[in-house]
Amino acid sequence: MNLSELQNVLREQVKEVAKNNFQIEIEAVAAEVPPKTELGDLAFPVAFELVKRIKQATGEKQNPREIAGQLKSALEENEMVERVEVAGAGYLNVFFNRAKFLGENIKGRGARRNIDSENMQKVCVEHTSVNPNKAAHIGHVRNAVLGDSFVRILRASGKKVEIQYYIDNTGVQVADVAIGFIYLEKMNLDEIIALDARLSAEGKSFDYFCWDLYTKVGRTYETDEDLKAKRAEVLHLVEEGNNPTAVIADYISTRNVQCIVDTMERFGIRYDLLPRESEILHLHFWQKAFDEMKQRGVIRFESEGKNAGCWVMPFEAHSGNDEHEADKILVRSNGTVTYTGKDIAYQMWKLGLLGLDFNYKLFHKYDDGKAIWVSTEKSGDKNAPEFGASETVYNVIDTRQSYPQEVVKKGVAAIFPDMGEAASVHLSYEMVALSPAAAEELGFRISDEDKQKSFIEMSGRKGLGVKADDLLNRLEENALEEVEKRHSDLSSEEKKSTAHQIAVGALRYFLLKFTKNTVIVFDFKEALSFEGETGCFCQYSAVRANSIFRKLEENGLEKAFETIFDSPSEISEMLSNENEIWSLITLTSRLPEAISQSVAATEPAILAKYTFGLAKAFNLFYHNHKILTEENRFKRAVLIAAADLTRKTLTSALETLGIEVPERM
RNA sequence: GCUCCCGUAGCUCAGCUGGAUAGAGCGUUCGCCUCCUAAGUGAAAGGCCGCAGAUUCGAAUUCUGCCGGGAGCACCA
Repeated sequence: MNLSELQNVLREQVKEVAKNNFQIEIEAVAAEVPPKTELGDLAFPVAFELVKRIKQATGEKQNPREIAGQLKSALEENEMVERVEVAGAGYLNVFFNRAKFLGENIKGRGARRNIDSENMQKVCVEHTSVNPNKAAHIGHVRNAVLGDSFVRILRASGKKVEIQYYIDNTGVQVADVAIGFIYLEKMNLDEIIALDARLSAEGKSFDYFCWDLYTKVGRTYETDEDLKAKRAEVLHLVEEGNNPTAVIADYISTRNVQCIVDTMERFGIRYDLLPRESEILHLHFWQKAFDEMKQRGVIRFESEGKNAGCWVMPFEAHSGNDEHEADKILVRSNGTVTYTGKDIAYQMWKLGLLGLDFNYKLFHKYDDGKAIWVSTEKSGDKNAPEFGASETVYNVIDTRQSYPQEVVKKGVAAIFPDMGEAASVHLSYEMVALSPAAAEELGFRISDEDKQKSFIEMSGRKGLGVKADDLLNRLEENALEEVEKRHSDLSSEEKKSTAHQIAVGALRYFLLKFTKNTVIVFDFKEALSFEGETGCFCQYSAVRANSIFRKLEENGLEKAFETIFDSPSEISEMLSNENEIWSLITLTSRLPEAISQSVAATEPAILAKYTFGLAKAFNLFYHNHKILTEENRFKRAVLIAAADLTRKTLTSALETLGIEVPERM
């Protein structure tokens, strides 16, 4: 029996006693963790609730402590429960039988539930969404790390997950870089390809070149009206396809996606499918969605008013005088579809509601053979797996897109009331901004006005941002320096891979410790730190825990387990005086709870905080107890078991955050 | 103007569907390596939880109003 099962059993018992003794039905019995181990392992504030309900029913005011006292004995019947105390104003505090609980945890350890992958429902997480016209910056990495960690969290909670990175390969951003190549660099496709080859020969990357070119185009637009005038024309050509400009744009976007996928792979972030906007257009996804909407009568054609000539989706305005104020235009008066319209069609496809599919071809194979597929207009690969048709779709998109996302969600739900709004989840998060100091450190001149601000938004257009690869390189260099200092005996390959694991851990944890709707004001010192609340701290705890087992004699772990199972009374007595060891053991049992809370709140930071807390608790334990030299055999067994539970739990929690545990560090 | 988010220690942030003495990291000061890795660890100092009201046994948490900061409200993409 694990913690959550035990918790549920006790909840039911509380519910039943409340019903029998007081004729009160409590739908959801709240359970909480007492603030200190001394106060118990689980607390039910149920007496307060009962007092309230009794007062409502009879007008009598009861004492919560007395009520709690009447519930106490029923819970004590459970064999996992050592005793129950009434504490504070009327808390019902449950103390577990420590030896039994430890035994159950050891047994349950490593026992993975057999998951029936055939019948598992599939969910989709779409993240990253970097425009394929430049290198990814740290803000994009926040998106991808949030998305990727959430994927891992969903998988840990038993879901099958499909990961998509939507490629806007026909938008203005790609068109702008195409304009840069064609009109500023005066290059044709062959020359671009040659440049690309030259760059990689020099160890430079195409996405970095595009980063600078994109900035240059943006700057030139400010003074060169002629160039700016090319935009509409180029964009149109790119959207249309089958022309030399579109071929150049396709080369640009494909190469940038390759670079971005490589960058993300360094962070341990992978994808299953890259659906591209060009296919949404050319395979007429919109037309199909449009027909469906017309048929179902959820959109209407406006013949007069300010939206005359447009197809709109009616929305209730939050308030206000004009009832059409919030209507969302999906088709413009010139007949073209808006971004929101395309998004609704794509969302319909993700949920299996469109009745059309992409064709697929192989895009890339990771080192271990795992494939990324990409959508294609032409006949696809017959061996491609099935994509789309997910039960729930999580879109990881920054909070500024909340309104359009709301429109997509409500729009799809309006077309398919059966599916409902719950199927579309906007996993929204705040941006990563730069402190004025960080922007200056990057070599940007900051206006006096901006200097007054607490943060400056990053801008791909201005080229203002910390590039993902640059930051990771810097972290790896710093980590390598530390590894050299500590473990000069390791081979250079081992040192490098350790430094890489530490660097990734540092950055992922840094991005995950903030809750989603907190603006991260990027600060180099903080992001580059390996001390305090960092990924490195968590990794270090796990590494130290593992090193105990390298030195433990063979069979040491098994012997410890035997001792625990064979001598429950001695173990219980010993543990009853060891609150600190005991609290570490109970903390390890709460990982599934942290994961399900993260899912419910779509908030990976909850798991990150849990992981840090566990690492901290282990460090305290490690500091206060000498495991290998402990002479009391019962205590030694418990110390070994606790350390083992911790390293397993910590490793698993970190893996769910996308952070590896190095061999040594 | 309307909508959403934020305001908690010097700084950066946690604080779950209301609960026990409001926490962490950084920074500051003073300690701890004969001992499983000091990327560690102990202690001290540091708080009208933006302000005012309401709800109740109980509010940092819920509601209302206000103040301050940010973002979003296009036939752009």
